[in-house]
Amino acid sequence: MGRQPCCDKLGVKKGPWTAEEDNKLINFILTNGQCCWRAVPKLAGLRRCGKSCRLRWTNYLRPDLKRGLLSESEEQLVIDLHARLGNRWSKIAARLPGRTDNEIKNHWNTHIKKKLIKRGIDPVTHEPLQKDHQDTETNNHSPPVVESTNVTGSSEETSSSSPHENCSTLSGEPEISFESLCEDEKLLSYLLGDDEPPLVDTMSWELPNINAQNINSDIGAFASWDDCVRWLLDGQDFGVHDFGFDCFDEIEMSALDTLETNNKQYSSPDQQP
DNA sequence: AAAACCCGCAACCGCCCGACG
DNA sequence: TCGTCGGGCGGTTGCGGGTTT
Repeated sequence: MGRQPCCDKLGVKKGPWTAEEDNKLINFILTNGQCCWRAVPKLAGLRRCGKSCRLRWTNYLRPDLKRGLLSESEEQLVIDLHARLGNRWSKIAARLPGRTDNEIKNHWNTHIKKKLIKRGIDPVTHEPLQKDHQDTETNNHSPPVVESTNVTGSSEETSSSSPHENCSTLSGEPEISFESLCEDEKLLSYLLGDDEPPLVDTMSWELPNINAQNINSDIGAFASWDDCVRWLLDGQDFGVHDFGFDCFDEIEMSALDTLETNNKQYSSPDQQP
């Protein structure tokens, strides 16, 4: 007995989403929250697979998403996390508020991989390329010529020689310093754990629950859900941060606060993950 | 100006895993 | 304990836009 398809293939639309479909999906999620994705297409009046709806929402329509290229610091964080976690994009994405696994995966494949290769680093193992040359009896203990990543095996040695020091601060954005996150060994193990709560409470995107003051006042100004949805769709075009709304930064900050809080929790031995 | 090529990203596919009856 | 189901994940594809020839 074969596996049941995730949705009825007949009559299911594929390909790029139209603005109208986005509209319907946003409308539905904002009204009902995220529930059973399989039921979403029917309830929302979409001829789409439930999976497709979930992907569209999580990768594109979610209001807390950052748009645009990853900053230097984000990129560095991705590299470091990849060195530790491998291709576990969702885990990596969980450390970068506002970024999706798909986005990070794409960025990795199209940008970071090339950068690392250019720097002489194997993007898979994070060890120096041309290892054969360096891996001789005489110099295999010498530090690898790595300018940007931690080399596997010495991952705990995030000391002053950490490549994170190379993180650019030119962007002027608040830095998400991986080093700072890894100062505490317990936190590090927590970071590598699989059971931590998500950094961002997805249901907080439901407009009625959004607690950022400035967005509340804006939402309150909408005459109808249609206006609200239109605002959201416009936001997708430009990136919500382009509007100068800081509420999503607040979400990010609260995520980092969560990290710190949990760090303190886990400093108690019996609460380690 | 047009064709060929390249690149980036959105979306799809299929597998895996946990929850639940 | 087993089977089913839904959600999630990672790999891959295909399209559209940009660049080069």
